[in-house]
Amino acid sequence: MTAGARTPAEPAPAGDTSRVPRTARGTRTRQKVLEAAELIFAALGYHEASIVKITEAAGVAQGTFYLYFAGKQQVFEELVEDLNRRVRHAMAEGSSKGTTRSEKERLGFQAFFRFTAEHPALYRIIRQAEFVSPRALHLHYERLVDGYILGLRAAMQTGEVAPADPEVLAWALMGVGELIGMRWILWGTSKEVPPDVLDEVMTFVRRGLGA
Amino acid sequence: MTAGARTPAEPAPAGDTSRVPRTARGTRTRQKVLEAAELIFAALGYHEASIVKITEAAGVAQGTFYLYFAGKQQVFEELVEDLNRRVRHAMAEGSSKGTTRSEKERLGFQAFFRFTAEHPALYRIIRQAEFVSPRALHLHYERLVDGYILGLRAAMQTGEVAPADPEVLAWALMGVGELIGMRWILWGTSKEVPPDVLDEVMTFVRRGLGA
Amino acid sequence: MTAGARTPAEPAPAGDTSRVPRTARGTRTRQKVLEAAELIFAALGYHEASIVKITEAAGVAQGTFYLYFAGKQQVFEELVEDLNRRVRHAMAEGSSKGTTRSEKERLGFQAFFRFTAEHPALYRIIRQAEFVSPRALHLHYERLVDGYILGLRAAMQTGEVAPADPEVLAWALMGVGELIGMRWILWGTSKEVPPDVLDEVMTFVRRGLGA
Amino acid sequence: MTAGARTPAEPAPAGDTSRVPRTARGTRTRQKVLEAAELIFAALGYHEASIVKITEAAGVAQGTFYLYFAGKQQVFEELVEDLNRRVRHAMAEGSSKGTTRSEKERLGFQAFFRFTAEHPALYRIIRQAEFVSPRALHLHYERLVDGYILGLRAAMQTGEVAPADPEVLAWALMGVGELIGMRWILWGTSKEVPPDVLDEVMTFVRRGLGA
DNA sequence: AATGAATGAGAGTTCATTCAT
DNA sequence: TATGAATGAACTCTCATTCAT
Repeated sequence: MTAGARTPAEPAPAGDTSRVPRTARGTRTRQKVLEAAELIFAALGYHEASIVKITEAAGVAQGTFYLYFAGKQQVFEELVEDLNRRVRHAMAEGSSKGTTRSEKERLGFQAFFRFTAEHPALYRIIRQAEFVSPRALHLHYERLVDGYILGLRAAMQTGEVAPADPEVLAWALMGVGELIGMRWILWGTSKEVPPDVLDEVMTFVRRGLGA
Repeated sequence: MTAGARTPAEPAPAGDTSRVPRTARGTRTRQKVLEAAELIFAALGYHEASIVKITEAAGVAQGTFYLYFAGKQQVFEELVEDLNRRVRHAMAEGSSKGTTRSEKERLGFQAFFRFTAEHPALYRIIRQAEFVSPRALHLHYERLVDGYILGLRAAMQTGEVAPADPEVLAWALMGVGELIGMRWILWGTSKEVPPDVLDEVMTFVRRGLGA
Repeated sequence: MTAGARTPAEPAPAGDTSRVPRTARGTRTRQKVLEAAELIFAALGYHEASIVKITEAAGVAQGTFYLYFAGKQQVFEELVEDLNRRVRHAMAEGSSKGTTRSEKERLGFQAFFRFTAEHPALYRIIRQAEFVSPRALHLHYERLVDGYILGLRAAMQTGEVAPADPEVLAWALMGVGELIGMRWILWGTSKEVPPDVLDEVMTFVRRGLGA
Repeated sequence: MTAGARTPAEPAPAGDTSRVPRTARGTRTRQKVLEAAELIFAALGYHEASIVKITEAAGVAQGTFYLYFAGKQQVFEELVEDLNRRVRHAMAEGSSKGTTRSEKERLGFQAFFRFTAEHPALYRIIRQAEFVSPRALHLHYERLVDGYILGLRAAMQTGEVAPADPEVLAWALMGVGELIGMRWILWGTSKEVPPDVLDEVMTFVRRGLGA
């Protein structure tokens, strides 16, 4: 799980769908609303969340919302992109600290699980996305996959990973991470995947990749 | 992916939450509504689906819905259980046709993918479930896991699979199936996971299990 | 409060609006439904009561209801008439045990209060009637008034009551009974109007009638 | 019937149950809805009345209703309180114009009947209240009683009324007013209690109080 | 920039009543 | 006689969005 987030080339918060504030005061207001939206979506899910609740939490009037966002779906999409950037960043940073392939792998997974534990709410947002904005969901997964592929391809060249279609492997690894995280972080009581579980997972993955 | 569905001892669709028809006509009507619900939920997701749409699709009046179901959430839950029973059945049947462990594995995965292709409702409904009825979602995954565990434990005793915690492996395999299915069945254009992709997946899994 | 219920000339349960059973079995069924209706209306009020609830309580199918009653309102009206007959009977019987005018008066009131205490539910039905079937309510009050008038006219001829318009007095007395009963029986904790309160009421009434 | 409405110390329409408009426009709208509700409730009774009918009568959209009221029952309760305040005010003002006790009595009754004629809503809404909001009904009667008691106690001290339990008398008087008003105003054709009927009533009451 | 009043379509649900069996 | 499936209009209430101020 060595996702490298090459942050530079990423498009900014989609400047043509959300309106851009023109004053410092406006910027502050927009930010307040965005933060409130993250809180509310995480707590209630997309459909239970409502503009009234978001604006109430942000301490602004209902109309103000539409000054900076085109609509409910649009804030949601902005939030998904935001989250995506943050996981990828966390994972890249994690795995970069390892020296061997196998270490990188484990650290990448660990970073992903830690992020999940610290932002369980955001995990929820991602899963909702499938029905709210398929486009945003696709982007999210594809960006993650791109990271994996890069890492895998490199490892194949050094012989650390047996030659195979890196895209297939990427999706498989992501699946492992998603369900293990769901079972041991979201449904579990602890804030971490227990070390022995992580060991088992890593053994499976390492063998699978043909180390 | 050798999910054994121990069908006999399973509780029926929960008789005290949905009303049971007392005539053949009633039974037919209830079934029509349930099928329409699967269609609509799959096409639109839980929140976009509405009782009007479901009953229209079923060709009955709105009130008829409430003759057999306590409400929207309740049909949903029944549907989750229903689909769960059916995937497990399909997978058990699929893998039972193989002779070697590795064959069984492949046939089980294939059955799962085929079911996904024929019932896209499975994915959409299951993932939605997290926010609609967490209980139903847990049940779904846990029942699948139980099936995997049984198969894995047996294979470990015969030495076809290296000794490991079968629960961890079960979740990992399920994750692989879920995301590969999502990528190549739901998002793909074909009705099947391309054979070479399936080959790659099986190689990864077989190695991972330490055959 | 000397209401004389001259029962003979009263119309039977309105033979043309409700259907008459033709077999003994039918008669029993009709009775079961009627009793269930009294219970349910009393417990829930007219609007909260529903045909399903009534027929469930009666242990029959929904359709059976319409075999014997033209509709919801019609059972209700039959119930009001029934109740009316019973209060008047109770009051007539009560006051008939007194010898002096003043005694009859007190016993009549007492009988009314006792009836209210024993059938608080039925009191509720009467008050509902205003909005459900004004006709039934009118009948109820007018029949009560007729009883009072008869008693008052007789008492005026013997000089026990000062000459006055008996109709006006009848309505005034009925008003006194209604609100005193509401305050001390329905809202009170005891099952009787406390004796000293009754004393005060009787003093007021006796003076008012100019004994 | 000398109800003294101690208007100053009364709590406002309960600010935490209905939302308060923040602009003049809002205040006007809220008032329009409230007035329409009075009309509709009076004409149809609580259960036949519907939000659609009320908002149509008020000339606003359905959603607007929920901007200022928490729901159907809540407007109803506000209306009961409102009417209560107004009758008490009318009665207090009426009786205050008399000089002798007996005059005050008559003017108080007259004011009550006049109010009834002008606001038939009073009766219909109040009687309905028993099943919709017992609390509101209790409050209504108790506040009226308090007014009567004050007047009676004063009259007992000056010897204009014979000593007796003022609470009992208060309820008796209220009963007289309620049923006389029902018979001659609501059910009658004229807009007033005929003078001779009023005479008879006043004679009864005056004697009863032992003037 | 910010407000909050106003909209109205649409949601889920109930229920008196009819009718084929 | 009795059943219970089926209807569909009506209900209360929510909410994303618009717009005058």
